[in-house]
Amino acid sequence: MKDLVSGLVKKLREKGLRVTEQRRAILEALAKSEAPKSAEETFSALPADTCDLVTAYRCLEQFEKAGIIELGVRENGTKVYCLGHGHGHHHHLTCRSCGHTERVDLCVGKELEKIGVGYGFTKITHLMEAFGICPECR
Amino acid sequence: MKDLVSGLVKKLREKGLRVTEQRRAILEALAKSEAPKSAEETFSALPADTCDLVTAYRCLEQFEKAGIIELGVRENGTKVYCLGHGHGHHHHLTCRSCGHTERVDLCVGKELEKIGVGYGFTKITHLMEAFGICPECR
DNA sequence: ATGAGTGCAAATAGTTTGCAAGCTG
DNA sequence: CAGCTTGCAAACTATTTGCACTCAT
Repeated sequence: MKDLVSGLVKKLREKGLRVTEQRRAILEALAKSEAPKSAEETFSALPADTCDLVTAYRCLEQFEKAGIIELGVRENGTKVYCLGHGHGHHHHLTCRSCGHTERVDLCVGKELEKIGVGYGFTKITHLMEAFGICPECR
Repeated sequence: MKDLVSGLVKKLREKGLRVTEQRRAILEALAKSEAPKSAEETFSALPADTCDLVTAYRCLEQFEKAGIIELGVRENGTKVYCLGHGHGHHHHLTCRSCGHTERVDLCVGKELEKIGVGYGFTKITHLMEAFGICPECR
């Protein structure tokens, strides 16, 4: 896990972003969490007074733009972020009731890319999230 | 198109929802539009003074819960709605710059369902949206 | 006639922005 | 020491809620 964070920190530097205590803490919070987290959730997962909520928003946005973390969306539209966990791109299946999350390795990026190129689109990205009710919440 | 709307109206009745001038107008607006629309966009596509913006929000939410229209999400988290167009479930590729939309028939619903059931999840739904830059906006 | 649906006003939630001060490279 | 980052306050946007009135069934 430590290695995971230092790898991310290195990526920060490569992208010309500065490494601060706050940013490191945010990356650590994401690294510890299995499930993708919204900005607010990431913020509350931080040790008290690590940084301001606004900083969490700003850092997450920057990390995402720099390709260091991935962006997802909840069923209700809130943005969530997660690491690729070194296993690269993946998706999630989230319980609508308790928020429990399972990882889903199914991905259609390649297919979408092909279709998109067919329409003349470039810089294609995608969002995919699955939702359901988990066994415990039945 | 006329048929499309009357079919939807029938569905409304089946679900025990009442048919009003406003609701019909909202369904017509969606039927006319190729691309998925947010509540605000749907509202502005309506003839002037058809209804209040709040009503658009409320109707769209109800329609979605009743399974009459489908819910999607933009890259920035805003919710968008669209009809199944009688062709059932489908997805979209949206230009980040101009909003132009192409329909994508690729779908992973079945696969996700299988994976979800494997984890013991029920009532599985999914969101999938692709984004890119369209030929005109290059 | 009864309760679903609507409009208006006001409240919220989540997120973004402006600016002065602080810290990284 | 230049300029990226941060904190605080305030602004904003998209969406939701309360309530009295209206209309579809």
